[in-house]
Amino acid sequence: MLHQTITIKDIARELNISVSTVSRALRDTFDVSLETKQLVLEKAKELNYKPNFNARGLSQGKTNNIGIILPFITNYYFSTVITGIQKIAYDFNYNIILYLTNDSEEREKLIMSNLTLSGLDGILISTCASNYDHVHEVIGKGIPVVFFDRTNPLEASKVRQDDYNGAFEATSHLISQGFSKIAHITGPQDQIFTQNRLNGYLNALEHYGIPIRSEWIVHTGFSQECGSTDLQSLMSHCKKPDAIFAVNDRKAIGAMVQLKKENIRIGQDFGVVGFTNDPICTLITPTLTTVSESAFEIGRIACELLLKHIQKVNLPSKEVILPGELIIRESSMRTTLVD
Amino acid sequence: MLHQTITIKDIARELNISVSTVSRALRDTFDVSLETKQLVLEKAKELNYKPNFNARGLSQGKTNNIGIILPFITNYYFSTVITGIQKIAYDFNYNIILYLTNDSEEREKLIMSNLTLSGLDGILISTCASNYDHVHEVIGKGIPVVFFDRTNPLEASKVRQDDYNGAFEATSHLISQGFSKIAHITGPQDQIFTQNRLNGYLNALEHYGIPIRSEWIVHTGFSQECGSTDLQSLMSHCKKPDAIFAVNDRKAIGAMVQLKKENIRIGQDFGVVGFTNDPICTLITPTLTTVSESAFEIGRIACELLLKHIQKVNLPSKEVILPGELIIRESSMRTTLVD
DNA sequence: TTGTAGGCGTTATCAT
DNA sequence: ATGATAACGCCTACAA
Repeated sequence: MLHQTITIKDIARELNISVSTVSRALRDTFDVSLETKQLVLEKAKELNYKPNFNARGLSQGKTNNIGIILPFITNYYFSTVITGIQKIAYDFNYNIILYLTNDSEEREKLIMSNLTLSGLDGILISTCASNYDHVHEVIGKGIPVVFFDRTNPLEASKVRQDDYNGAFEATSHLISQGFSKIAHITGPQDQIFTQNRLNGYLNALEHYGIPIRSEWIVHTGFSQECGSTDLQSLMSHCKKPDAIFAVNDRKAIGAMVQLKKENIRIGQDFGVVGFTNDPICTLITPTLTTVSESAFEIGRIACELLLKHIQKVNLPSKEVILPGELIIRESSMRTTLVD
Repeated sequence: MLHQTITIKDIARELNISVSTVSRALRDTFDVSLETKQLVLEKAKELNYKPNFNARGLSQGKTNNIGIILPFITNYYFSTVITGIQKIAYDFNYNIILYLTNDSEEREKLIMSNLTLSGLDGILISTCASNYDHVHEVIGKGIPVVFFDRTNPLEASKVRQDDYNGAFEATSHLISQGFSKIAHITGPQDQIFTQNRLNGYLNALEHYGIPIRSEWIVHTGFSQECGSTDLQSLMSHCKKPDAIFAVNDRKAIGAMVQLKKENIRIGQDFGVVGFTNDPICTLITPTLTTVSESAFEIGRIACELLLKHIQKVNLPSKEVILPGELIIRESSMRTTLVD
C-alpha cells in the first residue's frame, strides 16, 4: 500500500475478535451486541480508522460517487446548480465527480463512453447532445440518471425550470411596455430548453396578435459574444426590431454592449430581457430585466431525486419543473431613469 | 453486482486464456505476445470492457481520483481554476472530486478529517484555514497535496499569483493618477494571499512617501456586500479616502455600488482598483481597473504538479508564482469620459 | 510467453 | 452473538 492505513483487521486484532464482527459493529447491524459495538467504535476512533471505499465498493457494487456531466462551470447558473448538488451529496456522504463537456456533443459522448461506470452510483447530466444513444446506453446498464436544466426525451427523471412560461411572461412584458417588434436571440435549435423558450416567445406574440417574423429569430451560441453579433446582424436588416428577448442573460448582455456601441438607448428606445437572473443583471447599466431561475434548488432537487433512484431501483421517474419569476428592471422600462 | 459488467474473466473465458494474461495485455506490459495482445484488445472492444476502478484501486492502492478542496465555485476565479484543473485531469485520465468548504475553516477541517483518503491519489486545495494540522496530517500520510491561490506555510508545492507585486502596481497606479488618500479593503488577516496584497499596498505607499493610516485598512469578508459596507464605514470617518484598492473585484464592485449611491463620481473623484479581472470588470460602469490573475493557468499548473507528485514520491516541492498584470480601465482614471 | 495462486479491504453466507 | 470463508475485479509474485 502506498499510504499505510488502518483496516478492520487492525481493529479485530487489537480487540481479539473477528473481522466480520468488526464489520458488523461498524455498520451497526442488528446482530451484534451493544457491548462489542461500543468497543469496536471506540477502538476505531482511537486508531482513526477510515473505511476503504474501494473495497466497500468492490464488495457491495456501490461507490458513493455520483457524476455530474455539464457544459461549463464558469457561469452563475451552473456553478450555483453544482453548489446545490454538492450540499445534498455532502450531507448524504456522497462524492461528486465533475465532468465538463465544454458544450461539445462529441466530448459529452466521449466522456460517457469512457466513464468507468463501476465507479459511479448515478449520474446528473445537463446534456448538450441532440441524440441520446449514449445516455440511453448508460440507463440501460441500470445506472440511475437524472437530467437537469437541459433535458431530453428519454424516460428518466428530470429537473428543470419552467422555460416556456418564463419566456411567455418575458415576451408579454415587453409587449406590455409598448414594444412590438420583438426579436429573439437564442441557442442551437436542437436543445429542448431552447425550444421551450422559443415557444413561449412565439405563443406570447400570437396571444397578443403580433405577427411573427422568422428573420427576427436568431439561432447561434450561448455566449456574450454571440449576443453582440446577433444584435449586429438584426440591426443590419431593413426591418429592425425594437426589443430583444434573449435566451439567457449572457446573450442579453452581449446585445446590450452592442446597443451601447450603436448609441441606442436601452429601455427607452429598445427593450431587453434576459433569462437566468445572473447577479450581473443588477450591476450592469441599465439593470437587466430577466426571468429568475432557481439554480441552487434545481441542483438540490436533482441530487435528492438521484439519491432516491440509487436507493430504490425502478423508482418511477418524474419530472420536476420549477417556476421562474419575471424580474423587471430598467432594460425593459420605457420610463426608466438611467443615471 | 448491481450493474452487470464485463470483467477480464469474461475476456479470458472467451479467449480460453488466463485472466493474468488478459490483465497484462490490457495494461500493455512487456511480457505478452503481440498476438495475444491484439486478440485481447479486440475482444475487449467487442465486449465493451471497462476496467473496474474499485478493483484496480484496491489492488494497486491508487484510484485515479484527485480531490479539489476550495471555498466556493460560484465566482469567476475559482470556476476558471477548476476548468484548468479539469482539462489536465481529463487528459491524464484522472477524475476530480469536488469539496466545497464555503469558506468555513471548521467545514474544511471536517471535510479533510472525513476524507476517505483511500479514495484519493492526491489533493488540490485552496485553504481558508489559519492553522494547518489537518493538512499536515494528510501530507504525513503520504498523500501528495498541492496548494493553489490560498497557500500556507507548510512544506508542499504551491501555485499562486504574484499577489504582492500585483498589489504594489495597483496602488502605485492609483498614486500616479493623483490619488493620495488610498484605503485598502480586504479579507481576513490570517490569509497569506491577503497579507501579500496588503504588503504590496503598504510598500507602495511607503515607496511614494505616503503616510499609512491604519483606519483606512479594513478587514472584513470577501463578498460584494462587504465591499459596500466597508466603503460606507470608511466614508463615515472624519478623514475620508479618495481611492480604494480592493482585495478582489467583488469587493471593488461592492464599493462602486455604494459610491454610486452616495453620488461620488468614480474615476474623476474617487479611484477604484480591484484584483482578479473578473469579466464583469468590463461590463460595469465605469469599467473597473484591476490586476489580472491567470486562473486557468493556475489550475492547469497546479494539476500538472500534483500529477508529478503522485507519480514520483518525494519529488521536491516547489512554488510557482504567476505574474499578474495591471489592467487600467475607467474606474481609476481621472480623465475618464463616462457615458 | 503464459498460468496459478494469493492478496488488496470489505461484505455476505454460512456455520457455530 | 460471533467466527470462518468465499466472494467482489484486478494485479503481481512465482512457477511452469
